[in-house]
Amino acid sequence: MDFLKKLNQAQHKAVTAGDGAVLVLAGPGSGKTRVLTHRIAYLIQGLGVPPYAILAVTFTNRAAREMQQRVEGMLGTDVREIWLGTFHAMCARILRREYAVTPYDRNFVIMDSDDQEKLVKRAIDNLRIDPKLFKPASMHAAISSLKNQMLWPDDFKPRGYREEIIQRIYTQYNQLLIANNALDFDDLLLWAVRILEKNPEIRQRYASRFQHVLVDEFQDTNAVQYRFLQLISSHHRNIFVVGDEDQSIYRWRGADYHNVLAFEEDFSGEHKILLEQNYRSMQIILDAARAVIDRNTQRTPKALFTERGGGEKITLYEASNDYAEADYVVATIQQALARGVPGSQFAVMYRTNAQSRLLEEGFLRAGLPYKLVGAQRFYGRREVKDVIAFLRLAQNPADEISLARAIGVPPRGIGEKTLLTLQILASNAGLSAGQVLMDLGRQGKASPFWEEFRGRPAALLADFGALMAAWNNAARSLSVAELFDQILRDIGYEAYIKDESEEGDERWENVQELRRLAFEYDDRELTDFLENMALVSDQDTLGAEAVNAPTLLTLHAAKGLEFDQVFITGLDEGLLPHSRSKDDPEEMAEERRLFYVGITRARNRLYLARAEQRSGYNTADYSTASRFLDDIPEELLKREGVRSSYGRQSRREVSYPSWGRDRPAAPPPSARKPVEWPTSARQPAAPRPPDPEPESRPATRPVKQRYHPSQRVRHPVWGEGMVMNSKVEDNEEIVDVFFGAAGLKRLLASLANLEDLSGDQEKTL
DNA sequence: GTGGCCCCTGTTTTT
DNA sequence: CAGGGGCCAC
Repeated sequence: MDFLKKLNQAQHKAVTAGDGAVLVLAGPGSGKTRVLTHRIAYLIQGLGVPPYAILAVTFTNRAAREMQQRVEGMLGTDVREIWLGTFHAMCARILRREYAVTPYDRNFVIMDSDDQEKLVKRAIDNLRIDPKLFKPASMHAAISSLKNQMLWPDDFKPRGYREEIIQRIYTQYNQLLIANNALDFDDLLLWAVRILEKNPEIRQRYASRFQHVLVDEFQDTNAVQYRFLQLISSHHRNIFVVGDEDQSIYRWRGADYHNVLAFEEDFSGEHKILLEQNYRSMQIILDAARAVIDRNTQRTPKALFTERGGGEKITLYEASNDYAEADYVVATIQQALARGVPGSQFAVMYRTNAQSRLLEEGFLRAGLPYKLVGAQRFYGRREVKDVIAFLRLAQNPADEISLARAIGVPPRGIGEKTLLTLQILASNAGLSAGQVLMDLGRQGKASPFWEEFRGRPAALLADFGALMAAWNNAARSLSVAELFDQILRDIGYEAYIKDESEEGDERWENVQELRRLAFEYDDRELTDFLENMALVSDQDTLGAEAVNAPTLLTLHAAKGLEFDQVFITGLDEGLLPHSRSKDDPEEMAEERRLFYVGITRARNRLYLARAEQRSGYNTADYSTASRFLDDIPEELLKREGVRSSYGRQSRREVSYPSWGRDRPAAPPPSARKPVEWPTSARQPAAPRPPDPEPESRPATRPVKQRYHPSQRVRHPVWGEGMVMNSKVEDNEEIVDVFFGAAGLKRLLASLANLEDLSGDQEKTL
């Protein structure tokens, strides 16, 4: 086992740790994936554990694929017998086998988010609830949040009217899912846990099979996933988890990094191993990262170090607007490309997907190729969803969301009214709409349902029903690709979608791309194909590996990746940290972690960028620099752009973006100055615009700063609160405090009479 | 029943 | 600003 020799001491200790529970806390770039893959190889080759007795779970398909490839590379053998995949995929696999103890049958489909929301809408309509008062999107979010907390409709005790309504919608929505033989993402986990909990013999079968359970990104587990791990490892109790609290960025999805702490209690006799050596980044990048993350409390302190000393200063480019920001990024990359740097070494990151647009336009204008990760690029396309709907219908005729979509493609003269009649008829007969349709198709006039649709609609329905029945049969005998072709032929999809326009050609091209994917499933079932379509979705961009081009991606999507040169854009208050996080210290801490994740993706060079003004709609008129920039020591930075000559921007007027639309614009003088890249970067210091206030640089601080973020304080009127931010300006300490009762307040420390409660802060852990 | 137009609203991250 | 839903005309 030569591969062990290449590990450092901590890594080696982790990889060869004995049985029981092992917790590896791994800082960024410390070889987390390496440890996981080596551990698997060690178990198989060193300890003789059979591959089928190993379960390794990740959060993304990309991580799973990478692990599989690396392990195969190390062992030189096929390791497909390992259960290696995402939580969702592993749970789906269990469900596909154990469906008999659920209300589902083997052909269940997995609903994507769009379909989930449509089903919620249907639940709301069924209950005669006003969808304007209880919006499907927000109801869907509420339901998902409950599911993530492992609460079934009956477990949840509503407090107040709104929650009662939520409970009713949740109950109805779950019933609809079952009636449609469909599960949502959360259900995959929830049902897997339920099966294991309620069926001791099934639990025993899986728990005794998996001698070793390994978990990646453990800090991102939610309550359900945590429970799943407990159950599945309950026999052998060998569970090996790696994670990093500082990289927990999925709180909104129910992830709880406190699971790291719970792990130490729940899985007794655990070893804890810290990986602190970073092999990725230059020292200067780690310094910045550390300055940013150190502001968060509630973390295991890690002494991250690297032997990659030094490094170039971090560039902070302040653009006057977002176009200039994008131009700066593109031009900087373009210059490097001209020097022969490969495009694939660059990544451009941002907080929200919408930010990618200007960047894309910039790249297009410059004639540079780029890779875009995620953002519904392919799977969200109408034509792709159309074809998938037909395939899903072929597999599972009970899927009414797909039926509703498919029956109107191309338009067949069957509208909402007919569909409603059909649904009522079906439910009276105790059947699904699909079954009624197929009966009409098979029996025509002889069908007991024929009479119910007088005249024209009956024939139309029967026609479609006949097609459905044929596809349903074909799904059992034909390969995925053959079925694909048959469906497209039957409905004349090519003619329908190719409407002489360029857009039509593009759509058809997408259909062809989907067909190529279908061909890869030649030796597998339709179920597998559809399951992958539902679970793989965006992150693993298709065939992107080959292109030598910069990658554009969200900060979330960047986790687990590394690049030579990283640009993080949009470092403005309201964007990063996002305005939706401003009232909640926990969420604010997560925004900080997100920035930390972004910084630590960089190997050699880091660029930060922001724009004083963002175009488009409804954004703030003039934004302030992100508070996180204040935490990076000035000596690590090289400033460029609009304010480069003034240094740190005064934060006197911290204002959140007004999401309203009628704010009178009062541009700061500097923003009126047109700035063109790249000249501006080299511009000599422009004369300072008139400014009523003297620049307050942090250099001299006669007033001592007494408060820091996350500190707990008590105010005589507003009670207990948490300090969000504090700064010294004009000899005054200005503190932003979030009070549970009163919200965010800005106070002068000298006047506010705040009581420091930080002594009992540990309790909140 | 279908297609087109207008208004409204919602604005984060994703398996 | 853009996508979705509602409303109107064919």
